Amino acid sequence: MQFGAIRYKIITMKNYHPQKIEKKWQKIWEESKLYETPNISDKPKYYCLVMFPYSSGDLHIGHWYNFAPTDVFARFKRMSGFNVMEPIGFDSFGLPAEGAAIKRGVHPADWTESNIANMEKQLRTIGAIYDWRREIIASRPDYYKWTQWMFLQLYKAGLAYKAKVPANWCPDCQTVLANEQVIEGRCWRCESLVVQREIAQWLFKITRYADELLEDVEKLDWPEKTKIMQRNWIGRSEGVEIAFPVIYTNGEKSKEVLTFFTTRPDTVFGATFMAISPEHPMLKKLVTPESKRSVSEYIEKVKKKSELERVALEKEKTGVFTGSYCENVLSGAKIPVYVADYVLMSYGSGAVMGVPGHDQRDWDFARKYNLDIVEVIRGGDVTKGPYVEGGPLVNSREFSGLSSYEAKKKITDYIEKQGLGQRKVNYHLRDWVVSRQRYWGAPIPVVYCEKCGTVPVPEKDLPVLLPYDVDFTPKGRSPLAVNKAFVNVKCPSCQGSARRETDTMDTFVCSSWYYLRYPNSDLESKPFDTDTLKYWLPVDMYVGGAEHTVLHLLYSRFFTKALRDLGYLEFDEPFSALRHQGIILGPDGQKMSKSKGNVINPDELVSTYGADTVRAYLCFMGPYDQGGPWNPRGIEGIYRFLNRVWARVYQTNISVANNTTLEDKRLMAKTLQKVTDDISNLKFNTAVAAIMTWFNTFSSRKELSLEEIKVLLLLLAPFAPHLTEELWQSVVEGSNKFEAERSIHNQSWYKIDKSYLTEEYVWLVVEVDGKVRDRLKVPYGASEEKVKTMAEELPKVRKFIEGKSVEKVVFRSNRLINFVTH
RNA sequence: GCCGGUGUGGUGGAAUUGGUAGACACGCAGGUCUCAAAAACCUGUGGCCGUAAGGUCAUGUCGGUUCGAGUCCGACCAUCGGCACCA
Repeated sequence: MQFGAIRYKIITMKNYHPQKIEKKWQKIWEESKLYETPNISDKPKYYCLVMFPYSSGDLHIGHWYNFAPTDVFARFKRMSGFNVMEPIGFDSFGLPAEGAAIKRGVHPADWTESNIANMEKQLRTIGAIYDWRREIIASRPDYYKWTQWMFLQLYKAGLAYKAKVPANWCPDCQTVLANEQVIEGRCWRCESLVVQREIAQWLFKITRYADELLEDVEKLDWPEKTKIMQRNWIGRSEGVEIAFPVIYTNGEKSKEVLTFFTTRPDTVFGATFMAISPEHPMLKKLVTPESKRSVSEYIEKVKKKSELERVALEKEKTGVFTGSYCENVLSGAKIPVYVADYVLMSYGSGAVMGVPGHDQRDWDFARKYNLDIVEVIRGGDVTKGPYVEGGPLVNSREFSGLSSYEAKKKITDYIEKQGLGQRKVNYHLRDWVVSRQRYWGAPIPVVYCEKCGTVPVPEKDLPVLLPYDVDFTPKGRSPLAVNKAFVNVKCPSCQGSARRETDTMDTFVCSSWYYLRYPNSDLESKPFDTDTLKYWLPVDMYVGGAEHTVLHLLYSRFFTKALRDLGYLEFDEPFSALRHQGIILGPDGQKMSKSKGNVINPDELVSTYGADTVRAYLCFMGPYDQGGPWNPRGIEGIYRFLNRVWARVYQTNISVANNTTLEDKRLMAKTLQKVTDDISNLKFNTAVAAIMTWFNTFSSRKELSLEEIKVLLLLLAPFAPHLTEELWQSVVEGSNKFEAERSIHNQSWYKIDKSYLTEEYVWLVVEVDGKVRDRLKVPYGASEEKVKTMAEELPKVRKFIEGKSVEKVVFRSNRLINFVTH
């Protein structure tokens, strides 16, 4: 099936030409500066933000799904009396630009700029309330100047440092990657297997904020799932760091100790061996002459292994005896020290105690190398497998008999008192490797001088411009390194000869602070104005894909906290509320991709149905955070609906006399309430359904009141801004000349007359033995006694209670009455 | 392996948070209009029995709590997402 070639049925309706009116209104709105948001206003602010898109070339339906419903929400907030800022921009640095350049010979800068021009045009067709004066383009010097400035601030604060670390290297992209960018051992972009390499890299000390990043998750109005993922990623674990004395082969207890981290101090009496990482600094000392050969052979093997199959799924535990021992100071046992590659140097101290009785990995290892297995927690059979749960301690001297929980505390206290170790907290989170050996990114503003060492570029010399003439084909080091004019500079402090850092920054650095730039995107003297930020920040509603749960969102939180500590910001968290839109799949239920031919092109939809229909349909198709396969027919329902609205409003004589019944008014008030609640909660699908339901009740009525027309248009205005503006101007305003303050989008959300929300009568459910038998119309708030008398008379009820005795009557006011006969 | 989500008609999905299951749409069937078709409009549309009134079954499966369960509890099945040698 060729989904790309789907033909859309075109429903023609005499007068509704969405494309015509949409172009017209987009132009008028822009000329009248309708959506330009002031930085000073008496109204309360509302900062509604979407994740700025990458400048990939075309706006796909996923972008629309992010932007259109969010714009509905922003428009609703605007009509509800807020000064709403909903800005847009481009995250335009990054590898795909280089990829396109290599593949097609276009310069990344040119490719990016032409993509942006195209996407700007497409973005305008959405009919969103973007204030284009605020647009941000991350790859332009006026923006990346400030990205570099951010780097310098972090550097000054000791939060940016260069270090030789084992880094994730993507052989295809020819650059290092952050931990967060490695997914199942593969590059997040090209899915190549990532290898480990020791390279000097620039890092941001995000770990300094590990605790605060974890704690503040609680404050956030974010999806629970996202919060859990952030917590897991930070991965705090509490435990004890213990030092065991090393016993060399001559039998002497040395002064040296091997420190290790454990979260299970309750099992420490069961530690029968030690395992250290192959990269452990003490390894050389621990290896005895007899073991030297086997250990070095093992290390060689591990090195190869880590380069070739670091991610091999089932890794068997392997290791080699170093020849040395430790004393388990608690049990008194002399225990062998092994090198094992299942121990990671990057976590804890690179050493672990082996407790085979109560840890799966240790058990596997002990079985393989015939090491002692000692039971110290009762609950399983340690000869058959490890018992990893808690339980009463055994074989643990005076601690025997305690529960694991109790023992953890008592043993830790004992260890601390004896000076054997102390409580410690470890994190999964590592520092963020930000340097990239690529061209299309913000140059790291640092110079290396023979005399002065690492010298940050003075702020007045920013931006460090990315040179245009560069051979950007990847060679494993930054393309900038071969550009002599770029590399060779004078040292800013001693004027001697120096060379520039040639790595560029990870694109996630650009996106870690962009939300701070929108309030003053054209400020030339500084990245932001603190007073303006005080008004706008933090972001009130942030909407974007769930794929950024750990990357962008964590980095942004880190930046906010770091800038706060530097005195630039007064808030702790950048995004007060966050929601994720779902992912729209192709009609075949597969992820959309050009190669599968199941891509839905929003431009085609717009030219067939108009933007209003596409907007409203994206809202209507399902719960916003869910997504799912695209149904090509579904959109027609919305198109028909908008056509009916058009026909009904535009081609009907409206009675100005208020001849609607009380029932009509109640219905209207109920709808208003429902739509207001639903949009507030981003439940767009039920909001649209409620408008439809209400519309259906009067679509066949002869006359409509002006009030009804107004409410209908106002409710629909966020969803279908063009259509409603057209109808509002010609039917409600009846003026030929457009004035901004008379735009429907400058009207207030209709006030609900709460007095109409209380019902006069309600339909009550009548049950016998929990089964629905009939319904009963009773006055609102009717008493149990009254309802009971009425219900007992119902023939359908009598039929079922006849001959039985009613033992109990359950009554829920205005809800139901239930006769229980048994 | 660990953490989390989801499971409702032919389809997308509703369901006042424990109280009429299937709102609103799509699709389908029948009809109106038309020379005809499309569009539009109207009617019907969970299964089974019944001409009908009505009855009965039904929210992944099995059990439980309750007057009453899509909603709460337990077990299982299916499926999707995240993390994964973190000591």
